[in-house]
Amino acid sequence: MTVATQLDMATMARRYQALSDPTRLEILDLLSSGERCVCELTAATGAAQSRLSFHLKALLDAGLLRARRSGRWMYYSIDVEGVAGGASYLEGLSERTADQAGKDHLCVADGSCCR
Amino acid sequence: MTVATQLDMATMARRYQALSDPTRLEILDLLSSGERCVCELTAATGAAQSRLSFHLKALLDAGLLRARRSGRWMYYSIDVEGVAGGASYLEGLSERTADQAGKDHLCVADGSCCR
DNA sequence: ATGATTCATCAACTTTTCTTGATGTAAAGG
DNA sequence: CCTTTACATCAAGAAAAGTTGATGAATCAT
Repeated sequence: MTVATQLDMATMARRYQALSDPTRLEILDLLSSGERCVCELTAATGAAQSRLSFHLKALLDAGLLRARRSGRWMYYSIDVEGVAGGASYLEGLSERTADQAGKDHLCVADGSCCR
Repeated sequence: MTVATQLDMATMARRYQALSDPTRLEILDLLSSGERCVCELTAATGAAQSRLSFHLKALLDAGLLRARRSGRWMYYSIDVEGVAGGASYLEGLSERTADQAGKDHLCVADGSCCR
């Protein structure tokens, strides 16, 4: 595996880490219909403000959200490229796997293994 | 949000949690070319055996892997449906978001907010 | 039977992540 | 100015996840 691939994996792992929480998936779901300010998200999710801020930062740092300030309000919206990137990584994995289907493997034909 | 959606989010969050580790992404990458036994994965990743077992279980429990025993060996392979499910969730999110592009939002037109 | 191989599981520990409540900060209004 | 509003950040504690080394269980060879 190349260094570039390893970097990719670290990056992608961080992206999926950001997606690994129901509250954050709920935030993304709310934002899929358009950008919202934090106070709207607070009202919609029922989460405490500092908690919401924490999760928004996690999504932002992972490249899944964009933030825009307007006066007192911060508007968050989905970074479509970030989300689509997370999708296509898994799609690629799934397709490469499907291409191998049926080609079953034996560890070593003679029964020995891994040495 | 419906109860069913909440369940989906918890399930998907667990799935992305399983994907949130570089070692596990490396395992999936190795398995994308076909099933492998644990000892092969140990050799390929350089990870300690108990550590690898831990990560394989995480992927298995999340529905991203399949396991098959043959004699002394456990063969792991990618559960294509699981991986594809993770991809399509994000794809759907990305598409719904893109459909909303350009429809910018103001918290409340008169300047008040969230009450 | 005995021993070796392959892998899972466990206990103890470390590290990371999450939550909560408090404080800080910038913008807007009076 | 002073206050309020909207949000970020911080510190402390709780919870979850990851690592390591040891032990256990199943399979196979001799």
